[in-house]
Amino acid sequence: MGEITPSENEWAIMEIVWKSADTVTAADIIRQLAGVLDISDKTVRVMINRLVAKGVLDYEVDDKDARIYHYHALRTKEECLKLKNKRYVKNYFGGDASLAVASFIRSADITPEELSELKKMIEEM
Amino acid sequence: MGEITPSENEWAIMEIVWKSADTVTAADIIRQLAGVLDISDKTVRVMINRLVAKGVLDYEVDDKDARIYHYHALRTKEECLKLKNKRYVKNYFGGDASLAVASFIRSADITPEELSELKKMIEEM
DNA sequence: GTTAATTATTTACAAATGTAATCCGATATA
DNA sequence: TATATCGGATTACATTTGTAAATAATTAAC
Repeated sequence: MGEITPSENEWAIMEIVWKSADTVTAADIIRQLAGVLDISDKTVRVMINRLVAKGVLDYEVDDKDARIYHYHALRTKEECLKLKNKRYVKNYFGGDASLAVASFIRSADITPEELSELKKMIEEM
Repeated sequence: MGEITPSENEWAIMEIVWKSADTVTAADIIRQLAGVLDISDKTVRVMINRLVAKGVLDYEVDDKDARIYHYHALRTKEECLKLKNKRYVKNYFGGDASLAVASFIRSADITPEELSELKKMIEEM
C-alpha cells in the first residue's frame, strides 16, 4: 500500500510543475502536456485534482480571477523518486539496491560512453 | 499500456516459481509464501490464475491426481525485469537509463563496498 | 444584457490489482 | 455410505488509475 506518490501518468503533470520556476495554472499544464501525453483536458483536470488529494500538489486562488488556481508542488521530484525507487527495489530486488542497479545496467542497453560516465559518477561517491 | 508483466504481489509468486528447479503446485506456492506475504490461500489461487491468464504461468495436470496442477513459468525473471525496468526508465527518467541508474545509486543508501562492486561490474562491461 | 467560452467540480465507467468468500467436484475418512 | 476436506473455478468487492462527459459558476464577447 500507500506511499502517496504520483502515478505514472500523473508524473507527466508533476514534471511540468517541477520544472517551472513559478506556479502553474491548469491551462499551463494542459498546454505543455499537449504532445507529451495525448489526453483530454478533462482528464488532465481530474488528474490534477487527484494530485491535490494525494497531497502532492497544492494551489492558491488567483487574485483577480477567483476561478483560476495557481498550483505548486508540495513534494520535490527527489523525494518522490526516492519513494518510487525504494518501493521498486523492495519489490523486485528484495531490498538490495545494488542488485537493482546491476539489473538496470544489464537490461537497459547502456552505451559505453554512458558506462564510463556512470563509473566516474560512482568514483565520486 | 500493457506489458503483461506480473504485478507487485504476483511477483512474490513468480519468485517462488523461478527459483524452483522443478514445477510447483499451488500448495507449494502457498506454503512457501507463508511468511513472505500475509495473504489467504484463496487470494494466492486467484493470483495464480491471473498469472496464467497473463501468459506468465502455465501448468500441466498431475498424472495420478487430476485435480492437481503443476505450474511452470513461461517467462524468465530476466525478461520480466527487463520489461519492468524499461517501463520504469521510460516513465520516470524520460527513457534515459543512466539517469535511472544514477538516481538509484543516489537515493538508495548504497554502502562503499557495494559501490566498488558496482564499479567492478561496470568495468567488466 | 444575453450568449458563448472558460474553469473547476462532480459523476461515470472500465481495467488492473489486492483481497477473500462461495461453489463444485472429487477424494479421503469416519 | 455419509461426511469432511482438498483443489480449483467462479464471483465479489474495494481501491487505484486512466479516461472523459456532464454540471455549475463565472467571466468575456457581442
